[in-house]
Amino acid sequence: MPRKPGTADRAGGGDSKSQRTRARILDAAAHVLSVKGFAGTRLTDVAEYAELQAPAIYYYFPSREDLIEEVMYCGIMDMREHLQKTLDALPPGTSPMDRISAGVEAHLRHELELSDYTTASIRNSGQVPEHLRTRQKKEEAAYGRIWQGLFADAIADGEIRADLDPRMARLLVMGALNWAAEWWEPRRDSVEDIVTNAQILVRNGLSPSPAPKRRAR
Amino acid sequence: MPRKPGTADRAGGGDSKSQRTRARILDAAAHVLSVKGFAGTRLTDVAEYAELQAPAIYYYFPSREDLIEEVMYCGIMDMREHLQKTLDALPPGTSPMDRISAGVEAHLRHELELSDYTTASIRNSGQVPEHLRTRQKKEEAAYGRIWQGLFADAIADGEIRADLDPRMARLLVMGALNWAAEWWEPRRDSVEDIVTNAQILVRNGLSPSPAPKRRAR
Amino acid sequence: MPRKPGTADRAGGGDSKSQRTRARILDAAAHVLSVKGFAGTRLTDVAEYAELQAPAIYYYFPSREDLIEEVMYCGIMDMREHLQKTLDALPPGTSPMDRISAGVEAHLRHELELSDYTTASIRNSGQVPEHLRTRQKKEEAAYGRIWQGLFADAIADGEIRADLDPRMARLLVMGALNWAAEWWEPRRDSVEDIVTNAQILVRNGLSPSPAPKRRAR
Amino acid sequence: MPRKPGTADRAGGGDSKSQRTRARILDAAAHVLSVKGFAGTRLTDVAEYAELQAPAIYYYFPSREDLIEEVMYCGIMDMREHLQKTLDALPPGTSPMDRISAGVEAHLRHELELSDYTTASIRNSGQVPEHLRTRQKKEEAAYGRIWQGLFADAIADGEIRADLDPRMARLLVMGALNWAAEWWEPRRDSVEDIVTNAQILVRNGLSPSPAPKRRAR
DNA sequence: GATGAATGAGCATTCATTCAT
DNA sequence: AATGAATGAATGCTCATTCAT
Repeated sequence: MPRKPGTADRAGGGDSKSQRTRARILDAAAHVLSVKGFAGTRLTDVAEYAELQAPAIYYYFPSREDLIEEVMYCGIMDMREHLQKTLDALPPGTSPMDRISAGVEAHLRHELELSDYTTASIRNSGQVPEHLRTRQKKEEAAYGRIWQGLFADAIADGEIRADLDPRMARLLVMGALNWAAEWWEPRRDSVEDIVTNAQILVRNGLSPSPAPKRRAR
Repeated sequence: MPRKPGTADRAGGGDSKSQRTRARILDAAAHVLSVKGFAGTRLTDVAEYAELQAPAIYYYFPSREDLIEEVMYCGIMDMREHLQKTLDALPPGTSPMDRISAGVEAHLRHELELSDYTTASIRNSGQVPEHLRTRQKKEEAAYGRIWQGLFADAIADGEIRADLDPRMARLLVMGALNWAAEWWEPRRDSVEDIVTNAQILVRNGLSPSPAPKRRAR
Repeated sequence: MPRKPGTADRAGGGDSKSQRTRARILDAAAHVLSVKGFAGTRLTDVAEYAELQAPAIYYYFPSREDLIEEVMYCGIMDMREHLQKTLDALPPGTSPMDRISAGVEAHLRHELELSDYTTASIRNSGQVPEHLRTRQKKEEAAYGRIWQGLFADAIADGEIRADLDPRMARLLVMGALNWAAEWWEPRRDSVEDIVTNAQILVRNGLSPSPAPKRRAR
Repeated sequence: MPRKPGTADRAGGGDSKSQRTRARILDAAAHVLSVKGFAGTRLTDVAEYAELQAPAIYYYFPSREDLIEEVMYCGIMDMREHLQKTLDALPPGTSPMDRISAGVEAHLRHELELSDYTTASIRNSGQVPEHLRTRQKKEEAAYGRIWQGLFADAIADGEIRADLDPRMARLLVMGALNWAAEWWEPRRDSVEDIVTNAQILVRNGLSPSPAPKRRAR
């Protein structure tokens, strides 16, 4: 039962056995959290998934809440880093709408392929008590701001319909993407296809009607 | 907080006090469920919200699970009825895309204005154990089939871009709508505005580019 | 297994079954606490002694700590009331030293005959965390002040040796009394005898050497 | 904080580093035990106070219970040795009551100045399970016998009031001394003063009434 | 119809103890 | 000689559920 990568490095120090156990617990927590929700996440289940005994968790995390807090935080933090990296890698002249398309792909790929963390983070935003979301909310805001920037640029370039409210349009788009985790079944649809469909939908949904059709991406 | 009928028959008699108490409990359960999630829904909280004592619930429902099952079922069932009624009320000649637009409005209004049931049902689809979702899943499928029909009609009339996969497009659209419950704040946005923005986004996202029929991408 | 009386009335309302259960739990807690100490007091043991299941305790007390806090508080409060009543019942002209003697008897009788509460309270003063002792400390101080008064009167009347420090003398006396609970075995010594011996010891220990010997009490 | 020998032989070798670590652990245990009580004494706390990790304790003691047993034993054993030494050092002709006075001083000084062991031993007599007190009880009895002897001698010399029961008088006196640990605050009272007051109280408390002014101290 | 009282199952957490290193 | 890592046995506490009234 191979664990997700991607967290081991986050924990700081070297790649000792201890580091790996900690990461394994975090991964397990992300998994359980994404499936069972905040209140349904039992340390017993986390432990079982991480292949150790529940009390061992306390060697690495001070409490269930701290563990969950970290999962929630890592969720969007990873997502934001991933999006930022993707955008930074785009060639300088890329048009705002193309950048949005790239963002759509980044978001979907991270959400669907990489990470229980993201789904955990997304699905439980509403259920986790406020005091566990301080760090997460900061990241969420930062993530939102990136998208705001993308939209603002597109508007400045006249690439977004004037009859759309930028904020609502953005949130509706994010919703379409976030919700994908709820219905996506790996066996049925390729991420590839979902990305393509989402990009078409978003691009056309946002673009002014008599769109001066440029080539995408 | 008027509650839907549709449960009235299940409880037996007319609109007695008993009926109303039962409805109050169901409402309360929907509310708590939509906020706290499946595992976080405690009968104590439900009872408090319904202004009675927890054991009283057992007079109306055999168990916590049954209560939740019913909320989940009612959520999607009400939604379907609402959508169906809206569509049936449309004038005969209404174009498929206009019917989709009407569906978007119906979905959003029901989700945001009317009902904790719908949000409870939507948010907890992934958390409630399978055996409590038998009826709900049937309704979900039925609800999906209505939308499938709407999309099929639109495709038949050439109102949906050929480069979109009908199923994925539909699911992405539903996601945008469903997610609205996560970010909507009554004080900030009017449902009116959300509806309008969603309709624009969906209509343009789905419609073929109006330009001299080649195709994009 | 007959429970101690003396608490039922303290709980306020009538003498309902609920009242009695609450008192039974409190009594049991006092007993266990006096024997096992603060950290050693397990709710399981309390429950067993009170002849119910541990979670039932939570129906009457919000937490283990609250339960213990109440025992500790009741301990000295009862003691203080008992002492005060005894002193108030003394004939007006009673000499200070005779009043001290009466106090010695009151203290010993309450400690040895009546109450696990007092022993619990006395023995655990040092072990119970500060924040649980707010009420108790107030009572303790009040109790101490009564004795201070008794000693002050005796000094004013020249009934206490000048070479004794009033405070230390008082604390040493209290120690002799408090400690009796540690060695007293009902089968071996009668309370009667302990009282007599303590009274002799205290009276002579405190009185100026060439004492104008009056008869006691 | 110099620790008593007397345990040295039990550990084998000379005064190696190992010896000192063992003593440090024992000291720490005595300290924690005297403050938190039997059930409240956690190896973690002992270890922290001894400046090492909890599992290290097992290198020196087979179990928590053994460690505590030894503290309890040492407490009373040290006390007995101390008392015995003090008495042995008294000049041959010393009167019984003067010997008692010397005993009072020895007891108080050891309890207050020297030793967490004694307070641990005294305070936890009632809380530590019987099977850990075998050695301690033997010592306690021995210690008691010394005092019994002192009292017997005093009685033989007519230095103790006939209306006092020797055993109860002795236990009451011991209580006054033992309890001092509960209220003594180094900053407020000097041990000197406590000793003086206790000696006065005890001597006068025990002595026959019209003491024809023979000795002062 | 509804509540007060109580229970049993389960969960987070603590802690003595073990073991490999 | 000592520690990091892990575990099993408790223990406090919560919560759905029952039952007598």
